[in-house]
Amino acid sequence: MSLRHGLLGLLAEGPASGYDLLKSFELSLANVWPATQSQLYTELNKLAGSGLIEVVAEGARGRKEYGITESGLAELRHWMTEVPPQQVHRSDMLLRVFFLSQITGEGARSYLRHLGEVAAKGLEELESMREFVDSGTENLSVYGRLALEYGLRLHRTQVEWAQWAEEQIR
Amino acid sequence: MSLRHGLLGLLAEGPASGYDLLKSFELSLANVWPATQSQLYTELNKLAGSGLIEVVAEGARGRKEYGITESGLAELRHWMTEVPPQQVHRSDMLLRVFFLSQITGEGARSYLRHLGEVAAKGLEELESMREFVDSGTENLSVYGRLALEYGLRLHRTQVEWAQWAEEQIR
DNA sequence: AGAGGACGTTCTAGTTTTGACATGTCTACA
DNA sequence: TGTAGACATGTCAAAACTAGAACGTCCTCT
Repeated sequence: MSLRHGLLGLLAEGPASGYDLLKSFELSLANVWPATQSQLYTELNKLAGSGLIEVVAEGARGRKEYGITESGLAELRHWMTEVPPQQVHRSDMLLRVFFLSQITGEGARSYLRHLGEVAAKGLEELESMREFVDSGTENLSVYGRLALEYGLRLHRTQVEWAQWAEEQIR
Repeated sequence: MSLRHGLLGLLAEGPASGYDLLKSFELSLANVWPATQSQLYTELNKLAGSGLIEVVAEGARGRKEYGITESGLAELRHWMTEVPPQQVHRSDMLLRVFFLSQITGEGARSYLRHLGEVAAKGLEELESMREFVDSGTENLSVYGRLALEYGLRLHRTQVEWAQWAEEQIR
């Protein structure tokens, strides 16, 4: 449901082709709203069909550049301000925690240790991303930084929790 | 993909009917892996079809009690130990943060404030859940507590982040 | 006795997501 | 000149998820 709003949000910052948008989804939005190529092109056609975006230029290799329309902007703002964000998130990582009694204590500790390590690695990646963003000429919006900071804090929390949880199983 | 493992995990703790399992999903697993009733019954039939679970008793009102089979247990353990947990989680809440520049500064602050409030409310609920669990005769497994603690820490992180983020927009 | 509510399952119709296949163009460089 | 690799879009089948209707049974309370 929110893929369409992701596209609208990106197009609100300027015209882009499906290919460009795919890049954005793979880079900046990868950790927030992953999307596949087929899904993206399908959605672009739907959005164009309902007049929320329109082709503003055509380039080489069949490239179609889309721009957001007035009604697209209206829809985006409506979604931003009126639609309540989803509260619940599925997490197979946590689901496994519920069933940890099904494997041995050592298996459980090993699982939690692994979760901590993965989170620590993710944390490092985000930190290097922040360094890049801070130092670079490329300027991510203020708001992108907010999201990045959320990721940093979330990962730190997970690292600490995993360590704590592993200690609990003794 | 993990609904099946959620069901296997619950059935590993003892036989239950679809109705019972639905209750478990609504109560303990609601924050980790929400599932609807239709999805659940469909999956139970599929699981029975592939021999991972079986009907162990039939009760009144067409009640069918399922039990996990040996191959079901094997599948559960395989999933627990061999299948890497999913890293990325979609979050329309964070997606909106990326596009906050599309609304006014006051709108953005109000959105972040709202996120903080919602998280604070969720935190309270989890805290009362913990009290209930700690004091009650009902004993949630050690592992359920670990998951609960994760929720608590996550919510606290989100409350703090939302406050910090709101201050950033000045 | 009757009614409301909990118990219990099945089915349908739609949307979203995944993963893969198919197809073609342009550019740089060996 | 040829070819690898980036650019660029389209389509399809299957799985997962959502939302709700439909149906019938058993128990408890008035």
